[in-house]
Amino acid sequence: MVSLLNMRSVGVVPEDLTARARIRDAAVRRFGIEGFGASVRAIAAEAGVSPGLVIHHFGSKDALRAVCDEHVLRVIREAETDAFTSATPTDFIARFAEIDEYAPLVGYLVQALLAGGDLAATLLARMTADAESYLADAVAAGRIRPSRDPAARAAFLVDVGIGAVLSFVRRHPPVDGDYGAALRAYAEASSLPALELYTEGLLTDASMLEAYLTYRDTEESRNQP
Amino acid sequence: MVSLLNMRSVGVVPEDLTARARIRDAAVRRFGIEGFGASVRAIAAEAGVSPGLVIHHFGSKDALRAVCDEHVLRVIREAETDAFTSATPTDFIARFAEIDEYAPLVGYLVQALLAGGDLAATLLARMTADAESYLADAVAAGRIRPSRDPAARAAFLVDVGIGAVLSFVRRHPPVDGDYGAALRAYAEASSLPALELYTEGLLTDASMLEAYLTYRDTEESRNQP
DNA sequence: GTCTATATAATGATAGAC
DNA sequence: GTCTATCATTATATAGAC
Repeated sequence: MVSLLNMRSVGVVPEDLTARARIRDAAVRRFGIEGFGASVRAIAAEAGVSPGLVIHHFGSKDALRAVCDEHVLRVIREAETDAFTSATPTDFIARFAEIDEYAPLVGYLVQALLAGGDLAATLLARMTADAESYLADAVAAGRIRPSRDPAARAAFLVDVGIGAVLSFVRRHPPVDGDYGAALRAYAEASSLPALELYTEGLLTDASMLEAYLTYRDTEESRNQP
Repeated sequence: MVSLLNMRSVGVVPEDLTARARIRDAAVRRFGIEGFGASVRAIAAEAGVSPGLVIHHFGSKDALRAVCDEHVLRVIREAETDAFTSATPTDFIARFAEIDEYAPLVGYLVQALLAGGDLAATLLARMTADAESYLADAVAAGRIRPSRDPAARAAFLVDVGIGAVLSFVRRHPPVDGDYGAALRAYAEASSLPALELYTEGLLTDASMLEAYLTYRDTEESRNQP
């Protein structure tokens, strides 16, 4: 996590950052709170500069968004080895929220996933690849049950882990964009049912699974006679 | 499902509907495809009327949105008894997509959940209440395992079921707003991993669950000494 | 580098003719 | 009921002074 702390310039007061960096950080915050409809004016106000200067430095609002995307993605990349080797995708995001300093980043990620676009697709694709690798290791170590289709399971578990957070914030919208508090609330509410589900499953018998497997096999043999 | 068919005016060609109804249906489609940033002009064009007429009939874009919300919610209410008594929350949405006619409605729901607001909160709250009731019945019937916290589990399973769909459409954005195809793809991709998870769980032992229960109990006794 | 002032484009909403 | 034409607002982006 050391690299993450450096990325966030911990110990450096905002006044010491270049205006460009202050604008970028302000944009990450506003985008994270309001979504990408946040105006250049609002970002400029938060950074303490004029709207014109924002465009002067980044060319356009879209270019500023792209810079924010890259910035967030770079921060995540530097931290991901730590996060993924010992956690599920949900914990991956929740871990950021444990440190309130990173709450703006979490807000930005949530907004990016809600809004769609390149960053959302990139994030999901990378999380899925990492999850597949992590799950394979855990299966080999005997901690996770094997799956009949490991790639499909990795994608599904990422969708479930990320999607549950998205749905939760729709149910309990963060106050003043405080994603730290929101995700602590999520962890509090979902830990027990998640662990129950992951440990014990939900259904009392395997009839539905068996029915599906039979159905799938007959479909397959029909397509390849 | 008969009432649903009536609501959608099946067998009635668009030209037979009043302009007000055509505008509302066009708005549901455009909102479902583009999100709620869809312009009044785009909605008017899709309905084959002038922008002014849209405002004339509904007063404002927000009022039109509210009418769409009510319309969608009413259609769902008429169908929900059918859908919830025999399906998980995910199936509830997927079932709509089985009939391409209802794809615009699914698109609208997805956009509403992504955008947040009253309809999203209302939908989630009602799905949760219904899921809790459904789960209780299934537990009583011996089909679903009991939970240590049934209310928390119902909320979590709704978040998981809905959220997985939201995340999936971010990964595979619908082409031309075809949510029918998108959700068939979702069902195809997630059926096996979902059934594995619900039938067998994910973890090979109960140590994480037990650790959490111990932690939770000590927290409780500390707060109530 | 930074600001003020302004151009330009799009949008929601209004007014009045038909 | 429906349209055309227009207004008012807001947003991004530009131009030029300091």
